[in-house]
Amino acid sequence: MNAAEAAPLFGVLANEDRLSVIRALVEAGPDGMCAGDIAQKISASPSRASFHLAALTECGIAIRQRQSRKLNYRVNFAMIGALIEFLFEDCCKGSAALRACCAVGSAR
Amino acid sequence: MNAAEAAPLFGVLANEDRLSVIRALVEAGPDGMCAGDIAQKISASPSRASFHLAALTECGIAIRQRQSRKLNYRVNFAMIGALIEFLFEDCCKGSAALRACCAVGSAR
DNA sequence: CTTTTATTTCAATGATTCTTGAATTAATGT
DNA sequence: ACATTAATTCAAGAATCATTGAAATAAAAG
Repeated sequence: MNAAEAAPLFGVLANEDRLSVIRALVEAGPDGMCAGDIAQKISASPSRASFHLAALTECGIAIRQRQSRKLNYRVNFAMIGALIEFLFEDCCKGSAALRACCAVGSAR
Repeated sequence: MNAAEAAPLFGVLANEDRLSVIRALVEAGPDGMCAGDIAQKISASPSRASFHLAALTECGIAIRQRQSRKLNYRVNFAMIGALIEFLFEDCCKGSAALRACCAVGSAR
C-alpha cells in the first residue's frame, strides 16, 4: 500500500454512513449481511445504501457475493489492516511518538 | 473519538498532497517545518500548500505556530493515534480477524 | 409467463472539494 | 514610512461526491 492507493481508501472511510455499514458488517461477523438488512440497520434508502455499498466494494473494503435473491456483504479485514499499517508504518514511519499515544501497536 | 468525528478526519487524509505533507512533517521530527519548505518538498504552489495545511491544522492533525516571519507546522500524533484507535477498536471492535492480518497491534 | 422480492442503476440536482493566480495580511529590516 | 519576505485568503471555475426517486435488472415463486 502506498499513498496513491491509500488516499482513495481514506476517501471511502470519510463518510458516516459507510462507517456505520462497516460497523454493522463487523458485528455481523463472517456471515455478513445482505443489502436490505444493512439499509435498515443504518436507516438509509435502498438506493442510498447501495451507493455506499458500491463504494466500499469497489475499493475492496467490503466483499459482495450473491446468495440467490440477496446480495451478501462482508468486511475485508485485510484491506483495513493494510490501510492501518500504511498510516502507522509508512506514513508515520512507525514513529515512537505515535506509538507513545496510540494503544494499538504500543506493545510491540 | 466517534464516527462523527472520525469521518471528516478520514476526509482530510483522503488526499495525496496532504499525505505527503504528513510524511514530510514526520520526517522533520518535533521541530516541524515551515510552510514554504513544505510547499517545496511536496512540489506545490504556496497557495495550494496553504490550502492543504489549513485542512490538516483545522482538523487537528497538524499544529501551527508562528516563528517570527515563518509559520511552523508539526504533526499531532495524538490525533492520528486516536483515529487509528477508532478504526481498530471502535469501528472494527478490535476484531481478531483484523489483528490476524494487520501487523500493527498484532502482538497484544 | 407473470408477479414478487431484492437490489442496482440512472438522471437530475445540490453540495463539497480542489486548483489557480491575484490580492491581502503579517512580520521584519532599511 | 517603505520595501521585502512569508504565508494566507479570496474568487472563479472545474471536478468530484451525495441524495432522491424512478426505472431497470436479477432471481425465484406461483
